[in-house]
Amino acid sequence: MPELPEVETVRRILHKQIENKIIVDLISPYQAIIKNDFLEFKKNILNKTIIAVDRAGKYLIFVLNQGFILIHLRMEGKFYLKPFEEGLDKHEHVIFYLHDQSLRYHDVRKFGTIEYFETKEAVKEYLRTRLGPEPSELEPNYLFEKIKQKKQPIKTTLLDQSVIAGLGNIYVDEVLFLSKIHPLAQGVDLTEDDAKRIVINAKKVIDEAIELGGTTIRSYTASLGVTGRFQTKLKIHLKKGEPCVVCGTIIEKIKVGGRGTYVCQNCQN
DNA sequence: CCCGTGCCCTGGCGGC
DNA sequence: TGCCGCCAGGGCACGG
Repeated sequence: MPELPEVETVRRILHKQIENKIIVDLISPYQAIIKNDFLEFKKNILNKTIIAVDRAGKYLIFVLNQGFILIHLRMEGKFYLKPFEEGLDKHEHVIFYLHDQSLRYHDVRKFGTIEYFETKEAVKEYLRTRLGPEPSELEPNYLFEKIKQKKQPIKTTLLDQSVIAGLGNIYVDEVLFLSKIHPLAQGVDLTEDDAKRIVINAKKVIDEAIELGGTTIRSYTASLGVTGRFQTKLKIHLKKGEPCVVCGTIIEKIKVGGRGTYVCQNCQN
């Protein structure tokens, strides 16, 4: 699933590919992806120029010369650039025609969302309640306060986008492993030093993953033929039955808040 | 207000 | 080989 590093990778590629292109037409064989009324959406983006592709947490933002398109890829959303006239793939649900080529939103599970916002203020207000600081902006004191006040496992808190924006199931497992904290540990039992290590490791993991173009695993490959390489750096996620790289204990898979979670019961204790 | 649960959706996989 | 049922999960609505 795309988390911050994957979305950032997609953003960088898309920005280069579609900056300054004009949306000349739009079709959508599966309109539920678009959260606005379809005809309204189409009217609002037609003949607009894509000035930039930005990112906030796991959201992509197409900045138009007037207006904004907010996109969430959820589990399996991807973009592909294809020739204008190429036939539609079964899972291509929204197609932006850009004069000389087409930008296609592809999503097997149809979980993704695309929504138009008229103003920067409207986008800001939408994101304000949903997104906390990104790992790069994260401060140990802030995180410690948040962790303490939550009566839930630490993993659940770290997955909460309003606490930290950008971490998902893969990177939270990695961060907790590096921080030597059990995913089921309750916030109230964690110390300031625990929060400090989480902050340091979140920055480290996210930075390194961005550098490597994200993580390519079964459920998610980046768009436009790009293959991330961070999966070779994973130390715990998907490693059930393998020995821990630190202590050799066999890694277990458990459930935390309904999410598949990988843990070294020795190191993370 | 806070937390837990179910829902959205489809392909892949295990079991028989 | 084919079919069935279950699992994966980010974010949101809803209920206790």
